[in-house]
Amino acid sequence: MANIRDVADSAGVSVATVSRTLQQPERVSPKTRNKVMAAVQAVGYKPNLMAVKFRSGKTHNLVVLVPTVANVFFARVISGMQEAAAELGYSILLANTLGNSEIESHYAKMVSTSQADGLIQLRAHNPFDATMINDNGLLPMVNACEVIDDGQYPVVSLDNRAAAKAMTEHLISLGHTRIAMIKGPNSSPLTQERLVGYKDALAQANIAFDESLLFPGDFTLQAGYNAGETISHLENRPTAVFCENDETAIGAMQAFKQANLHVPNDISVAGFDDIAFSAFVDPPLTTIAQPAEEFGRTAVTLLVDLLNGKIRKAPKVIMPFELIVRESTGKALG
Amino acid sequence: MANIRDVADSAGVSVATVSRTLQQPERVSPKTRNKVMAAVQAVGYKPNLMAVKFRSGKTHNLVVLVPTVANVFFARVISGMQEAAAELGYSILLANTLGNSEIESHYAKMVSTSQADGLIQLRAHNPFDATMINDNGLLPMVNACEVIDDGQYPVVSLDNRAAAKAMTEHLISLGHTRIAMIKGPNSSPLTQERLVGYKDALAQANIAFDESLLFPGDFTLQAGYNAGETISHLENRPTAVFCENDETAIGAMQAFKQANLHVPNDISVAGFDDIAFSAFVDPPLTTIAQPAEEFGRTAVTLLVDLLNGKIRKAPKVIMPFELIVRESTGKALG
DNA sequence: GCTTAAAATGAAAACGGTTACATATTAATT
DNA sequence: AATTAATATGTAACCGTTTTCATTTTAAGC
Repeated sequence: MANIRDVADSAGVSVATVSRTLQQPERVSPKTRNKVMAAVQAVGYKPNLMAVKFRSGKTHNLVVLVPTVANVFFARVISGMQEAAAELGYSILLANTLGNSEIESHYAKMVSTSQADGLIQLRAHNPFDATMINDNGLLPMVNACEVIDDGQYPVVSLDNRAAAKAMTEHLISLGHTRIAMIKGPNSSPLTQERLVGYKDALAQANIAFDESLLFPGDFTLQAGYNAGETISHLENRPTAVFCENDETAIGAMQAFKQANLHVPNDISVAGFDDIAFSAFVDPPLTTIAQPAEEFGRTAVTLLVDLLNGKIRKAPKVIMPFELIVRESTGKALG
Repeated sequence: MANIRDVADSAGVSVATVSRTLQQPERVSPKTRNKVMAAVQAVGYKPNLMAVKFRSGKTHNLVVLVPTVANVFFARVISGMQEAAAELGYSILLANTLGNSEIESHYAKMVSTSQADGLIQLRAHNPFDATMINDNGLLPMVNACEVIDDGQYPVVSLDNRAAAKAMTEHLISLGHTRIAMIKGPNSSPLTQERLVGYKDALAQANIAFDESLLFPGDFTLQAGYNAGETISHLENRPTAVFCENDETAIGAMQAFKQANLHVPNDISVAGFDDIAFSAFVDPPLTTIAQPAEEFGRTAVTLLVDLLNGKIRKAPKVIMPFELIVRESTGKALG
């Protein structure tokens, strides 16, 4: 494998000149530049980027911790990240953590061991432990989607409370007063915020909050199905169900159908996220659209700014949401 | 940031001893080992892995090229990879290529520039171009899922032909004779193989192959919907549709419902992949299950064997499939 | 206890680049 | 043409490890 010295010899210049030609071409005369480029071709030189990164101390790698890549919403976020990273000259190292703190910390270690410059966390959990903190105390991290909002790290999130309120208002405007909610995991701040938004809307419409209309879930199809089954067999059935994500809603709808309940005539169903499947289920799902790709792009941009020292205080970016009304929600009958 | 020299000083040994303690503890006496480990703690030493990887020439990184992480099937494959990689001490660098050759080659370059030891490609496309070939001519790559079977690289794939034949036989056994097929992209070998399997089954049952029953697609929900719409309005409608993946099938079912066709009474629908959603659509989808996670695990294991020189000739692993009969396929009526 | 082999350790040379600093060359100014 | 500033290039130190080779220490054999 040819190295920089071979190129230098072949071109009849010093290694410094070769390095400069490759890194900052404008600092070298056109004549030598051509000579060097020709030599690069001639000897088939490919720089050992491991050496470059080691020496320069910049890896241009960003670690991204994703709870599950299988989550269609996250897949879109990742897509946006990859785009922005490519534009900025960074590579994304994707870690599928499955919410497992050990896996998280394994990948987080890539930052403290100089394998990556920074990290993006899509879960409300600080992946760094005491052994990883460096001299200045904080590691370069951006927290997106599901966030811990303690002002330590830059954050990019949705106004989940407002979005949940908007959806609940939509259901109330259709005449629903008994509105169930299938929640996400209690450990998730998302769940808490969306619950608050739901309560906000109820309070505003003078509808009493009924704890018995809350059902546990974990953002999976199966959890939605299970909750849906339970709801189907309730004596005093709610007329609408607000699910904290689309997978849950799709699972619940399936349960309703198997119980011979018609959506939305017997029961309205709403989701959250607007994943691709939501437009293709029967009936198409009313949901909250989030600018997923934009989440990813923003997170990467923020992190790179942070790495370049362009950010002073940890900023907090709130992304816009949109209520998408499809056919799974309808007027409250009876 | 403390480095290996600080540890050596603190422990009163040479840097060589520290390095050995960390890399091959058995080569150092228990007494010094303890001394060194204590010093590591004391100074808060974290090895600069960029330096380690540079010096040792082994990055323990594997690049994975995925056409789209948003594809639920691939998400499962990736999950399996991550598991196996963790066990073997490797990290996965996931690249969402969107089928774009430029993005592929950008990430493939990580192998030729010593940023990664090897590569797994999930698309039937050689991501290496002439500028990347190294001294021995071949770069360490494993091709999985959708493969080019030219004997150059290790391959892990499904017997798509047999699987498609099995599904078609299932439909024939239900009395269907006019069986449409919604294909994947023509560029994909998967499409070709599955088409052949479909023809195999038809021929075996003495059913004439009818080119007009073939519909184009690209593995997306939307493509399935479009083809489904076309099929709905056909004068001489087929009684069954075999879709080359589950997304396509779900899209098609949606179109059938909107055209007031009942699945499976008016038309049977079959998919391929068994993604999580397939069990939760209405009706639950008959499909072919692939051991997705196992695909990932096998690909990683194969690649690591390849890197360690444990593999002579490029092996070819065929994974098993399973026909999952649910409610979207039924007897041919009329 | 002495000799010899084995095990443990240290000194220093890599690894393949980048970059600060010194020097040589070219261009600009008078 | 001489002086000065700007630009281009070269020299060599350095980044933080690993690893070869030489040296010292310990264990084994008799």
